[in-house]
Amino acid sequence: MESERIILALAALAQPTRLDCFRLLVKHEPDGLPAGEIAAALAVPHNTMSAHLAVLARAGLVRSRRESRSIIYRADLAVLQQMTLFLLKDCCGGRPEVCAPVIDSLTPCCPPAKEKRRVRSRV
Amino acid sequence: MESERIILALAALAQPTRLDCFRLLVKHEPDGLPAGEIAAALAVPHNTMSAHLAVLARAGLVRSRRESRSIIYRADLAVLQQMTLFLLKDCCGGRPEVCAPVIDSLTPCCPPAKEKRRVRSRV
DNA sequence: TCCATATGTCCAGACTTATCGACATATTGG
DNA sequence: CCAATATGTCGATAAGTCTGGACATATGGA
Repeated sequence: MESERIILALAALAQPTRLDCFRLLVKHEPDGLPAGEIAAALAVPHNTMSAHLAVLARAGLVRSRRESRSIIYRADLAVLQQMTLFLLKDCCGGRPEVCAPVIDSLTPCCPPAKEKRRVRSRV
Repeated sequence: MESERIILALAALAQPTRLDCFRLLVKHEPDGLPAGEIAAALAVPHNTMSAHLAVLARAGLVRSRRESRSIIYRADLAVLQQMTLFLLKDCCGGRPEVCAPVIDSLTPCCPPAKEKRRVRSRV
């Protein structure tokens, strides 16, 4: 079942430290952050942070690469995308009118991203 | 912190029975389902289901109304909307190009969202 | 090689969650 | 009022998660 992966991602984010960690990494998206800086920024012991990072990695929400002595973590938005898509896909089971407002409220979040289609001024 | 509500919703959905339950209720969106039918549909003892429904309700993901002997549950998409918005809002912290693909991939899910309020394709 | 730095792993105790039998509550009909 | 139905609550056990001290591994420099 595909939902197992979704549950893994939901459970990974359903924890304060991990949610903060993920958000922090998203904020540093192109570059990423070394594990030590993440632990310091969130005021969490390094081993605790390490365990949380492992959970996030297992859920596919973050990726890591070694860089000299540090290990740099980056957020991976693909799973988040799948998760959102999964939850909204279900809501669209034949009834687009149900989730249309959700999509609608989401769109103004990234207005300048689209060029082919104009975003209505609904803010 | 607003994230507490988000975590409550994430944790509520991060459990197979509850995720299935929520999806089931979304599928029956306008009408809802009585607790007994939910338990039967998911092959879960009624008291176990009752506990799960309480968790979903506490997270604001479902609402209930009494109808004679039955209690009808309905999915409430508002929290789901806030959750998605919250996760994507963070990803838009100054860099719309990061989450634009996510929004992009979501849009085809509900194409009629282009229309302002005239969604009326009755099934 | 030895040491300092950066991170990961192991483990065990504290805490939280899931499950279901038994009982309680609410509604309807006889 | 009593019985049947529908659902909720309690309590105890089992299972899972969070946390941080102690130890292990990997990298780079002296």
